[in-house]
Amino acid sequence: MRDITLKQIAETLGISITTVSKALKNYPDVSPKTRKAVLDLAQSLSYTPNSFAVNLRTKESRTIGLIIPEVVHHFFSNVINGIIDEAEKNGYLVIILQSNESLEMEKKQVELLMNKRVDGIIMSLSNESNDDEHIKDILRKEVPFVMFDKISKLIPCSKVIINDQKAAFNAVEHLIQKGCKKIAHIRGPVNPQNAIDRFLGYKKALEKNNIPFNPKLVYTCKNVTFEEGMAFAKQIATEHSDVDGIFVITDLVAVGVLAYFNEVGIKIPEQVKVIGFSNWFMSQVITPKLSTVDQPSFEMGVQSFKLLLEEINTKKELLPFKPKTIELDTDIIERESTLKK
Amino acid sequence: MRDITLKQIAETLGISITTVSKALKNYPDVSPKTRKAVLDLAQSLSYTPNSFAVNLRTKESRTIGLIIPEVVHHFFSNVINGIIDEAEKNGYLVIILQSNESLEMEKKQVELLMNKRVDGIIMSLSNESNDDEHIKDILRKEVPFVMFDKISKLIPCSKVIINDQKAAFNAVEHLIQKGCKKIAHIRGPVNPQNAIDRFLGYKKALEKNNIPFNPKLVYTCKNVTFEEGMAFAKQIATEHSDVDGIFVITDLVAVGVLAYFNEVGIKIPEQVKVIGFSNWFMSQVITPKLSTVDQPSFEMGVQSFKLLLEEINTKKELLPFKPKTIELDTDIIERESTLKK
DNA sequence: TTCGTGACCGAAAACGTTTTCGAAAACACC
DNA sequence: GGTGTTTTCGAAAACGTTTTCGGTCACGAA
Repeated sequence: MRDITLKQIAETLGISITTVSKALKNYPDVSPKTRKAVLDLAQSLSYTPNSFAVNLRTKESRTIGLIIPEVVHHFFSNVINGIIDEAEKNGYLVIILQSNESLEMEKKQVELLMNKRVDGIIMSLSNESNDDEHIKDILRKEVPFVMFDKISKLIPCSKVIINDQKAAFNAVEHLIQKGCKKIAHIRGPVNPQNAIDRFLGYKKALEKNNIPFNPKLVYTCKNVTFEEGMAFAKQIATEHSDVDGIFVITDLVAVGVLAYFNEVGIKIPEQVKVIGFSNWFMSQVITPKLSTVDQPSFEMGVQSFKLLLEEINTKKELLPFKPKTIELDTDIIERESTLKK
Repeated sequence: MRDITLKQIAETLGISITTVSKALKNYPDVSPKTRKAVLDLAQSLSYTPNSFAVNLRTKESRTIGLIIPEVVHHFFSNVINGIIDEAEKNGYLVIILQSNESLEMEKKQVELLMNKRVDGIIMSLSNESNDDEHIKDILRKEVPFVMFDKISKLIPCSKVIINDQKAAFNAVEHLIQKGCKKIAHIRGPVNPQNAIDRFLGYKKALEKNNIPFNPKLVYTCKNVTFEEGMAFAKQIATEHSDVDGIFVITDLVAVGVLAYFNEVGIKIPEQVKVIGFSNWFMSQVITPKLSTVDQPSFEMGVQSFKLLLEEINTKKELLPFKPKTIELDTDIIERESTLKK
């Protein structure tokens, strides 16, 4: 009934705990005979080391923490997937916590993980994050730390990001290549860096292709919802009926745009072409199928863990650590909503 | 730089480790003066107990494990959300692992969690699960354990489920109330219990309403995909053009049905009404908005954790434990795809 | 015989906490 | 001043592992 320990194995074999431990860990100074005896007995008793004791002794738990704004989100759940996968391959488990886009929560979660003494932390900032003290706390305690997606440029740590500006640029050029002459942009809220970058990419693509930038063609979401997409689509259709292309901050909003146009009989892609961002699952099952920008979310998770592991390992060797930033490429996924007429 | 320990506090205060520990844990046998001194110093050094040592001593980690088929799934990510939330409220953290619908993986994950000595395990079976040995192993070691959604009736443990048969029954009756006379069913694969139960609910609803059951109106998915939905919709439209209602095993497939009907100009809900299952996110942003059966996924997570905590606590008291099963209610979400003409 | 050299083993400390149990000190009461 | 009671403290064991550092023994060479 009780758990098997080294002590029990040692006693039944009439040898010391030390030798049992060494045999199990393939130390060279134990004879083949005793090693076999130990291994056999351990096997038959299905011994597994008490991880609590191992943690205490080795000061590591082979567990990392992950803090994200929300689990129920296509992008984040894919990142989670990548992190869990890569972590498991390397013998690590991952504890997941949500900030629910609240700074207060985020602070609490960081504290929880530090108290738990995880071997490292991976995190994507909440939208509310403006205060950095809790993050600096992580660095002060020298806990391995990497940020992805929503990062803070002020924090010196490893990061995994995409180039939002470039991705947006490509998306808008895609519209231009498909023949669009007057392109609107439904952008995200004012603050978040990625909304800003995507807007800048939009602007640059217009410039480069000698299309005049018209600030009236830029619509700003507050909550980034399906309903906002519908509302802005209506606004565009009435205010600027000659718009023939729309670049939308994210697929959810773009799907709202599609829904409105479908409702009022505006043909996509014949009259207006629409491209979204993030390649949400729904964009491939909607009618018309939505063209979009694919963020390599799974890969982002994988790379985030790899960077973290690197930091864990170099710090374990007491070597100096230099943070890295990985910028992943995005892809245009061409579907029906931007087909050339 | 180094971590603060009880020992250090004790030494700077000139008292014993015992007293420091007691002061911090509000033992009655320490004088107000020394208690205050300890608390103040601990505060100013921002002492936090070494959880590895606490784990070893108390034999619990306040961490539980969660095994699900896949994270990137609307239903499961909502369950995760519920579990994490409720766990955190009770001071527990959760480690998440995926089985990727593979039995082999599932076994491995169970082993990982047992070796980690989590305080309990919550799990939804993979579709492949037919072998029970790894599950029985959990019970043998008396690790608190609860299953949700995809359960095995043979395992004596706490469970959180919905009544699939009843839910399907209600969905089909909903179609009938809306005037449908000839109702098809696109069902899930042959084996999984919930596919069977939903099929039985369909059949019962027909019976009760004196609609003859016609096996030719039942279509069986192999992979439960969007494409299958499109294909079956086509088949139904050609083979049984007088079908006026379809009950679909899950929203993804139903969305495929909608897509095909949209494509060929079959009007929903005027000509055919469609109802799905699970209330996937996309069903509220598709055109027409899909009526469906809402599974209380978040609540399922919450209840699962509550049952687990109950088991953890009663076993800690060495009291006898009796597993419970909670059956949660489902709701019909009426949207456009079943509107009465 | 003596010495050196490997091969093999074990004692013991350490990781940091919790909790039992007894002891000392302080105080009250007769 | 003796007795009993309460308050306050600390020694020590325990949780189970890892790892250092020496020690013993056998064996071959001198």
